[in-house]
Parts: sequence; C-alpha cells; structure tokens
Amino acid sequence: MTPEDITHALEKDILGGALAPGSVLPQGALAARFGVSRIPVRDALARLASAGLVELAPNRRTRVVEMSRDEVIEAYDLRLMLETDLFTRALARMTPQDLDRIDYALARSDLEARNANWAEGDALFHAALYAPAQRPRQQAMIDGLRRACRVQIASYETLPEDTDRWLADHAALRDLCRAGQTTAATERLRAHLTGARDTLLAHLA
Amino acid sequence: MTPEDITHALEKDILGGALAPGSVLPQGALAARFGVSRIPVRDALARLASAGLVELAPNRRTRVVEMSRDEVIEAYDLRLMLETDLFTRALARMTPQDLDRIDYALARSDLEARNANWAEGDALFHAALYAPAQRPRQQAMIDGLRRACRVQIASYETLPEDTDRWLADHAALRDLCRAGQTTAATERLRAHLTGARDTLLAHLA
DNA sequence: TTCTGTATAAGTGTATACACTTTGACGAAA
DNA sequence: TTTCGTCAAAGTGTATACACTTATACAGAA
Repeated sequence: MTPEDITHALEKDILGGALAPGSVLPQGALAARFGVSRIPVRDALARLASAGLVELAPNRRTRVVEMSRDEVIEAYDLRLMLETDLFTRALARMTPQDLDRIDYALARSDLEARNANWAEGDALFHAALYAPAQRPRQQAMIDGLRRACRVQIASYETLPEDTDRWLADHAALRDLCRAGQTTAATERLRAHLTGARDTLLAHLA
Repeated sequence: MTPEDITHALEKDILGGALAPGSVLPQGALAARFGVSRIPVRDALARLASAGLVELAPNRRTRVVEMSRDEVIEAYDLRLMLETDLFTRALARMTPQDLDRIDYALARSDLEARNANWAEGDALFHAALYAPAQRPRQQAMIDGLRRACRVQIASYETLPEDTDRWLADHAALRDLCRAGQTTAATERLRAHLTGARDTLLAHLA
C-alpha cells in the first residue's frame, strides 16, 4: 500500500459518496485500515488536500470539503470559463483518431451511467473531449474543479431524468464534434454545465 | 520552525532567485538548515509541490520547477483569462476603501520596485486589485500561476526599462480604477500581462 | 576517448515512540 | 436550562532509526 494507492482508495470513497462532505478522516484509523503507519497516510491526505477534496489544518482533524452555495457558484463559473475555452481549442485541432476516442469514451459513459462508477465514465468522456487541446495545466485545473464539485453531488442520489439529460448532452456533444459545429458544440457544453450547476444548487437549497 | 515557516523560507528563496529552476532540495540538508527532522521538511516540500513551485516524484530528489516555452505560454493564457475576468468582477464592486487599499499597495510596490522584494510588492498590488471580487478560489488559482511564472523570471535580472514600464502600468491601472474606466482598465491589465509574458519568452529564446 | 557496469555514498520512505493539541463529555455555577 | 471550566480520551506533530532506492564516481571494455 503506497501513498498513491491510499490516495486513490480515499478519493474513490469520497467521490463515491461513502465519505460525505464534513466527514472526518482520522490518520490512525486509516493507517489501521490500510495496514501502514500514519506517515504514508499523512502523505495521502496532503495529496487529497492539494486536489481540493479534503481540508487540512494544523492540529485539526482532516475533513472532506463542504462547499457553500457561493463556493459552488464560483467553482462552476470557473469551470464554464476554463472548460468552454479548452473545448474550443480542442475542437480546432481534433483529428479522426480523437473523434474515435470520444466515441469510445461516450460508449463507456453510457455503459456506466446508471451504476456506481458513473463519475469515472463522465470524467473519461470530458477528458477525451479536451485532450486534443494539449493543455496539461488547464486540464489539471479543470480536473480539480470537477472533482471538488463531484464531492458535493456524491451525497445526493441522482434522479433518472437527470441521468437522461446528461446522456443526451454527451451524445449531442459527440455529434456536434463530428459535424464540426464548433460554436453549437461550445454552447451545448455551456448548457450542460449550467444544468449540472442548477441541479446541485437545487439540492443545496 | 514549523512546516509553514519552512515553506515560506523556501518560497522566498525560490521566488528571489536564490534557488534557480532545476535546483535540488535535499531533505537532509534542509532539515539541518532549519534545525528540525526531515518530517516537517517533507511536509513543507509537499506544500511547495501543491503550489507548483517544485517537482516531487517518489524516491527522486525534489527540484525547483523548470517550465518549457509551451508551458509558459499556457500559464500566461490562463492568467490572462482568469485575471482579466477577476479584475472585471472586482471593478464592478469597488468601494472607496478598496481604492484606498490599492493606493497603499501601489505606494508599497513603487517603494520595493528596485530591491530584492519587488515580487512581494507586485503580488500585493495585484491582490489589492482583485480583492473586491471576493473570489477565493479564483484568487488562489491566480496566485499559483503567478508564483509559477515568477520562479522562471527570478533567475534573470530585470532591466531598468522593464521596471519602468511595470511601474507605469501599475500607476495607470490605479488611475483607471479611480476613474471607473472598466474596459480601459481591463485592456491595460491585458497589455501588462502580455508584456510580462513576452519579456520572459525573450529570455527563454 | 567514450561507453558501460558496479560499488559506494547520498537520498528517500516509513515504522515506532513520545510530546503536544484538540475534542467531547461531565459536572458546577449562573 | 444554559454556560462555563475541567479532565480524560483521541488525535496530531515530529524526532529517531533503519530499510530501500537513486545518484555518482570510478574501473575496465570497446
């Protein structure tokens, strides 16, 4: 069990909803669970903190982040700005191979849409959409924001109608990429994100 | 010497150019320097890594980040997007107290412009410009990008004419804030950032 | 000379132990 | 009842020790 393994295991728990926002993560208990000392656990918690999934303060217990309404709005504003920009850049350099990879990611996200792993499929699909832009730093920032948002959504159950809308958006994005309709594609992405934001805000209210 | 103190001391060294990009930071030597064991040093290095100032890989020595030309361009694209957006938001909610704080920050950055602490004054001035927007996450992202860029600039000596242009930009930004000329202010900020980017790129070439 | 393999030094990773801090429960006073 | 103070239990921080990995210098081969 390396610190990376521990990080991924905890990330899965947090993103899967097993650890709700506000939950505490005591180092000793985690060390026992993973069969290591507290040192690698501390390392893993530091990684999660830098990814924005947990809050880490000196001498205080680590907690899964809890975002306020304003913080959710800010995060989605940032995502809208960063993701639409990156998508526009990606659309300009998309090759047939890229389109095939998007097809594959869409099929996978369809497959996993209604099981516990849906978040992973969603992340994969969006990563495939943005990959042609070749912007590692921007991609990393987006990943961080997406995960932080996912943590907040994970504690609520998703309605079937939301899943339907989400799948339809993904399919539409794929089609618009294939058709080369760049402005329509970007607008669809914007709508996809604002929809997700409003769903989350409705839960918070 | 807490991990935070160590982090700040190392950050100062890196941003001040005492530790050039590519320098190694051995835990043992740092532990001796700060009079602590390697544990708090590791903690500090992890913080610097999450701030993007050093590169940290398992079983490898920690190094100050070295950005490629493409990475510099990407970082400045992101800064342009995030900083102009935040500045626009800040301008819309700027109070007389905020303007006074900007005056103070400008005076400080003028004062420190030609000594070793100029980076801190610059950071303070820009923080004052953006503070009225009340966007902690966006501000944190910008801070990270600014520091990553600063590391690359720190190793070169700044020409007096660059410093003059930089001071003139700051004064102009202050004046445009006071005059409420929001679009002109934003454009000036954009020019300020592209100028800084081109200066850095010229050094890299 | 330049390249490659190897030994050794230097460096990183983490288990353990213990000092220090926070938390939460309980009881006394307002 | 609520609020405050106190104390034990739980938790965090870090020094030390040692196992493991990487880097470096040096010898020999091409």
